[in-house]
Amino acid sequence: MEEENLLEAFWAVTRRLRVDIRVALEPWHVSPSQSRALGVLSRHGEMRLSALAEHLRIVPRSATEVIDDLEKRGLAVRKPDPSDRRATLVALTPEGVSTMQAINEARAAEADRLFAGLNPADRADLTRILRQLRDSR
Amino acid sequence: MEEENLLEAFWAVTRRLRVDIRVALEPWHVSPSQSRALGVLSRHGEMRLSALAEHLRIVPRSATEVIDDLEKRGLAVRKPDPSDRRATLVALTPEGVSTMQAINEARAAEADRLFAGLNPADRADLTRILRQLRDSR
DNA sequence: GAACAACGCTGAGGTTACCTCACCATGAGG
DNA sequence: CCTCATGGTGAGGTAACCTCAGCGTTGTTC
Repeated sequence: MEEENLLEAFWAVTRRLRVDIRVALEPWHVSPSQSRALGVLSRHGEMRLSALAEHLRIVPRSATEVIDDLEKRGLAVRKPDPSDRRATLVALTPEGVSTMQAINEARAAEADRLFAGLNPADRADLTRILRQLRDSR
Repeated sequence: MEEENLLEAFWAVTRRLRVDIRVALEPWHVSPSQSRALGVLSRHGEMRLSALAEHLRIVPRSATEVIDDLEKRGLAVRKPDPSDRRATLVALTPEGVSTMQAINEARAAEADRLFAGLNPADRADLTRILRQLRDSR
């Protein structure tokens, strides 16, 4: 019974966070799917298109499109994989890196703004509990 | 700094919950947008198409499509608004009501499954903290 | 070392869930 | 009445995915 409320509260907070972050990211004209790809590339460095697709949990064909867009905007580049001429590596451009930084800061600032309302003990509890949920099973 | 982790943990849990629920809802062949509409109609009762659109935060034209689908599946019906011949009211059919019940149960069961891993104190804390986040500002 | 299956990417075309714009019928106010 | 606003929908568009087929490249097997 109580889980109904828990679930409902969870969705409400999620929705709010998502909307706030979307708004905060508007100035960069980067779509959610693009920002996810930027995130993967910045966390893991250059990689094959197929590896990127796997990280993003989309099929390679769809990654092709995301990279097309990123390349058009000058945020990423394709280059041949020296070890396999079938494959293409994708890497961030310097502009891609700095855009990613800016986005991360904006995102963290939004999270800050929301979570700042909690006292430190609650914040710590929330972090601990969420980690537990994330890692369980 | 810590908010980075909090945010990350939040997304991870959200993603997991969303995926689990989507899978649990597959047997009913109801798309997410349809289930949201069913939810609104079941919580608030019959209403105008435009009111439904507002609840769903989509434009009326898009609500038309959602209702088309629900009507095709026999889960909802359109009927004329007696007080305004321009307007159409949308209501759940008995089958719509029972489908919604089944969906709610499946959804709650998924939430249960996830949140059952927490001890009662943590669960209470989480509920309280999420409510606070939801209602802040 | 030729044959052939498997792999990495992309063109073509489809789907879902939204959107805008234009239109029509109805309703409300001067 | 005449005009303007409102409620719903046809037509057509977009983003972010999908599958399927095809091309060049690579690895394997005999």
